[in-house]
Amino acid sequence: MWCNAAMGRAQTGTGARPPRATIIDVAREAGVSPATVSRVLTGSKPVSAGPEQRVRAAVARLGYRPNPAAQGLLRGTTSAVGVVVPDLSNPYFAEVLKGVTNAAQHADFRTLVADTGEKAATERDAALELSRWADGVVLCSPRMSQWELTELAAAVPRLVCVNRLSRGTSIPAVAVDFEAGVASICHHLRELGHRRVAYLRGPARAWSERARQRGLRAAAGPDLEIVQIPCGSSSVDGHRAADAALATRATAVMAFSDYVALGALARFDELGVSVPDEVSLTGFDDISLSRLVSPRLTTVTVNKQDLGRRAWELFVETGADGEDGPVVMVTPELVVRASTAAPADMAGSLPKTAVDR
Amino acid sequence: MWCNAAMGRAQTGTGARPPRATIIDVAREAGVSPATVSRVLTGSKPVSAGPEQRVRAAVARLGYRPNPAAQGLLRGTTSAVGVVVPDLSNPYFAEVLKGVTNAAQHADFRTLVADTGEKAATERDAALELSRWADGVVLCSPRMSQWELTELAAAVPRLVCVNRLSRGTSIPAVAVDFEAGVASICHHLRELGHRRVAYLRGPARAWSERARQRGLRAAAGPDLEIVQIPCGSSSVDGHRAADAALATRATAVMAFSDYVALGALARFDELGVSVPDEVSLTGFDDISLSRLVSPRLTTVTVNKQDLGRRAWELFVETGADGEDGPVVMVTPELVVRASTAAPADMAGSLPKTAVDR
DNA sequence: AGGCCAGCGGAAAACCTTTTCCGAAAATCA
DNA sequence: TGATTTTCGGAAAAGGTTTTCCGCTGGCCT
Repeated sequence: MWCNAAMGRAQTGTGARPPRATIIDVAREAGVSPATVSRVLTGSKPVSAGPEQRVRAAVARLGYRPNPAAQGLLRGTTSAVGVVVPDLSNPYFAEVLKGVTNAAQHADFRTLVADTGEKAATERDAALELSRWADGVVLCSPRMSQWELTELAAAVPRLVCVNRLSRGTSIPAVAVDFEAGVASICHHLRELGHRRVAYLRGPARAWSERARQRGLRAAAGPDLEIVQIPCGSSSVDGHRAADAALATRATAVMAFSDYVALGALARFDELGVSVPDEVSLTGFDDISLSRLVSPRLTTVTVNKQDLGRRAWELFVETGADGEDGPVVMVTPELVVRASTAAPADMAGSLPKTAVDR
Repeated sequence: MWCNAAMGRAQTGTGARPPRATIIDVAREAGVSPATVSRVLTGSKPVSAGPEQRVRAAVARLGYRPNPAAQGLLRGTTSAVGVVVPDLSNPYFAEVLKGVTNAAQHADFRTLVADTGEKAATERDAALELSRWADGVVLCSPRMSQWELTELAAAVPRLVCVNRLSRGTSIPAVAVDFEAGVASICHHLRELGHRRVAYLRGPARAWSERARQRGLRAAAGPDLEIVQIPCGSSSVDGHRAADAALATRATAVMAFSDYVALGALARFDELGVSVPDEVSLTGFDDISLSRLVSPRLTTVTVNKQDLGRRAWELFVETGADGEDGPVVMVTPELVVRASTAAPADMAGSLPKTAVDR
């Protein structure tokens, strides 16, 4: 009766691939029952030295590794976390993914990844599909509507958002405090003496853009005028919108992200516009190359891997308390580098140290 | 149609943990046997209209989705591919991952990812672990020894390498033809009139570095001298090695990668060394930012997503023929931008600006 | 020294789906 | 109309592991 499995193996073994050893093979090899093998490997119950030794030897000899599908079937859990990102080409998301992956690896979890190609329509399906194979999903900067997100949260066992807060619903989330980041940039520019700043807008529907807008509204005032320039989130967008920004005669350009800023910087270079002598420029995110370009970019720094790590922590917590919706805010830090300076026309009509508030 | 999901939610939303519906629940709901449900969903055998309709209705009503673990257990296959990368922070690998993911997604495969943190020692374990949960593994630029790699290939059902060829063994691989890339850069520099080029070396043990060395050896000759500078693969390494490169009094600096080149470029900028007026500079890979810096970087371009896509194709083929070891070589293309020019001392014998540290 | 308890290990059920085998019903042909 | 083929659907096994339940053995206490 035991021979069935063995014969099956021998039979298929004729080809190239030796079929994987099962727990039954190990049990037979060690002269114990499958239950004992399981106990040795999982440590669920103590096993005396003799059998344990034989089991371990047999496992090593056969190169046995438990079948995850069978384990998953029984445990009802997969030891995997899904990560949905809009675009893996974007180092920002790659970093967040790395943060999640490293934390997960540490907890013996696998990471499943899906790239939605920036298409909001596929986010739902990707998350749903991943949730079948994982214990939960981390959703990076989801572009989907609030309503869709709420609905998704009900369908996915454990959903954690990154850089997307949803008021009202109880979706755990970790997000950069874009509002504070924008505020600190505004403060910096105003201190330098800038009074008119062109802002290169990100995608209008993005939550992070809306958060930035809140920061801008708070910072704007009689001594700081913000001129909005439709732009986008890529360096190409920044390159394209640079001319429009210059046309506003603003003394500083504040970009949606470092990527956008670098695109604008390239355009300024083409136009022979000197940064920061003729115009100041700021980014957001502090991607690794922002300190390599010249002039080195003034920006706001946020540890993206940390963002991912915290998302993982939220993921783990969520499993425990079930229905809570904790929100972790990460405050970014202003990094002043060489791309910002006092405006060239400081000598003119405006007070050079008009820093109030 | 959308309402079905909504109703499912309403139903499950009441408690804390709604147990997922099984095929048996669906069968009962539809008044058929589980076998029929399976047949409707997989299409393995025709089912007449009446039961089919009822099954589909029941599936929608219950929000049923088959348990992948059970399917995997039975089929012996996971519909997943593992990708092991040295560092997700490196956009190069992120792009390759994206290529694999997109291709896999297209074939209804999931992607599992592991980051080894550039540590060769963990590559083996990561690949082995991933292979338990996936049907095979794509190994990106593995740093492990040849011997380890061969051993790993025996343990992992379907192993595909990216940017790592192993003579002798039959591991399918897709790789950039670094040799040809380096040759085209050398050719370009020689044509401009450069006779002495400093090469910022990558990691000595890296296969891609050894391939580059072959290209350098082939290109070197009486009219082109190559001076080797130990460096590394990061922008920080490039920044650090830039001074040594200048000290060689070479008229051109050829960097291991764009990253390294950008680091060197930043250092040149700090030193007030003008590129390409005083020294030419080249990269490798054509990362997205190389066209944004000033001067725009002359480099060699390779479609990294395509690399990933081809790795996927190899992965699929490998499943079919079993023991073949096809190798796909991707020839990169020289992109001449603004960071290379004829050497300044074309007229005289020695550089007029003898920059020594 | 005998009885009781603890500890160890085996048998079997359960997890959920797919697929094979088989019976029944319907359709087709003679 | 009766026999044969085709079609359709159900019962059950298989896939590998974990875990519960239970029996057995050995040690310890009285």
